[in-house]
Amino acid sequence: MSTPLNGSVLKAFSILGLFSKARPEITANTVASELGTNVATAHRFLLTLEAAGALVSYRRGCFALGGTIEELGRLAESVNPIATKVQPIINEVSRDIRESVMVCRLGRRGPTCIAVAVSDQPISVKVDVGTVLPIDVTAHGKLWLAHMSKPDQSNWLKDTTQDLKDALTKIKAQGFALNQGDNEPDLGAVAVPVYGDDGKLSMTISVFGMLSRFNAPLIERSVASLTHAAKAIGA
Amino acid sequence: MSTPLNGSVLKAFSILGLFSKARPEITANTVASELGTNVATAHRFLLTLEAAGALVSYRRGCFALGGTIEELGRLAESVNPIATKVQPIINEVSRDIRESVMVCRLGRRGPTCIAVAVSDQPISVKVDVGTVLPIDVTAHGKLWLAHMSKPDQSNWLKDTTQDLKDALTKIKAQGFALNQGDNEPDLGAVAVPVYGDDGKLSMTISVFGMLSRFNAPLIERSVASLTHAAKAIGA
DNA sequence: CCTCCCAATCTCAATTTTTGAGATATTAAT
DNA sequence: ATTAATATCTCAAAAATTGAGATTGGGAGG
Repeated sequence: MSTPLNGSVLKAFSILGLFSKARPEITANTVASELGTNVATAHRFLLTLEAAGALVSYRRGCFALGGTIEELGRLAESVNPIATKVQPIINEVSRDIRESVMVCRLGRRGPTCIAVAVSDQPISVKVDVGTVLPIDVTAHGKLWLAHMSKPDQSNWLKDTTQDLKDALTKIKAQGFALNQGDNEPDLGAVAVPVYGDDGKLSMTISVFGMLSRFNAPLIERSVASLTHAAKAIGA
Repeated sequence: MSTPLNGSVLKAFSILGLFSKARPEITANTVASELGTNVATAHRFLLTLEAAGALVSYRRGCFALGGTIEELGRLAESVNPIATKVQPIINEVSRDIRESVMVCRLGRRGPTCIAVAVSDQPISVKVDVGTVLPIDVTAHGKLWLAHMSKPDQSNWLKDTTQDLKDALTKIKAQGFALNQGDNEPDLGAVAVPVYGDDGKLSMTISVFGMLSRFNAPLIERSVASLTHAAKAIGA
């Protein structure tokens, strides 16, 4: 898209992004040093977010996330019933396979993660809900591409090599896609389609984790478990 | 505060405020008609919020709340453990008294609601988390004022009548404050203090509802139940 | 209790961004 | 294939925002 965005709004969300469990409160100085803005500007943004209800201040100069964010967060969860429905299903797959599992939908900017079950292993890979994945080098992305018409594929891809076309044909035939270090060098994933009532691809679901663990047995077990989960989600 | 706020950020949150259970998706036309802005401007704000992760679009021109809002919402809840701790306690008071209950902290703009238990009666009064209450005519506000030094009271009040001073002295002595239609004509409330480890007032908790129900027996039962809850919260 | 220092907050001229009318593009229905 | 409605983009005009410096407030130390 070419529409110039609104810089102020982007800054405001950058400020909200500074909050974490380790940092439940921020000050204008926090914003200025972390985001490189002027202290006066930072202060003005904090007051604006407070006026909007996004932040609240109980101590002079200190700001915490406010009621508006909590309410919007609850609303976001409640009007997105899909995530609520799939969460227990992907939790089960994650326990079964002992790797992380995620579900994506195709947003305007690419496959977008809508639900995650992070593996309970001491060391595993995680991804944030809301993350937009590259469409050409991820298992999710390749599944979406495999289910598109050629014109739609061209809209998403700058140039489509013969290798990629062949790969997409194979993915459509075998019913799953692999990512073997294509996106991040040490990351592996296997994704399967979730079809809607209309027979169209509505979501994709994957097991993902460190590439070294994605041997043939894990891939086989993952495809089976994911396919079972996909049927449960699509019901 | 006199700092001019940032209009763009306020508009962005006004747009986010258009979402509801009844309206899980909005378009540029929705924004334009509800907020009276130009369609092009509305469209630009939606794209900006999408770029920030606050919105997500699965259909052309339609936007839903996105992952950033869910994450911020979860974060807001998790770093505000106070609300999590008090929620079961005030739920119990609400069941006991059969009226709505809320807890407030003193923010910069006045007593700010941080947790609510809405009565399960078919008809009752509710208030939103994040709401800022007037400090001079609410039970919560009067409790806060009663626990302040005189200079602090002057900071909050334009002018302090002798009646109000007398009322605050009485409130401090009796340990609870009443609102009998002072804020909204038909609204009654009774609030008690919650003291922190340092012996200072840290929160206030109230039963509130329709004024017609706030007779002497209800007030007495409420004070008892609230005082019990206040001790549990302050522990 | 007073003083000092640091952080918070405010101001307003200079600077930059934002706006919105109109044009262009896309999608869906006929 | 055409048409209509909606979405999206452009850029000159309009308006808002920025940030250096001033002012205010709170906390710590004496």
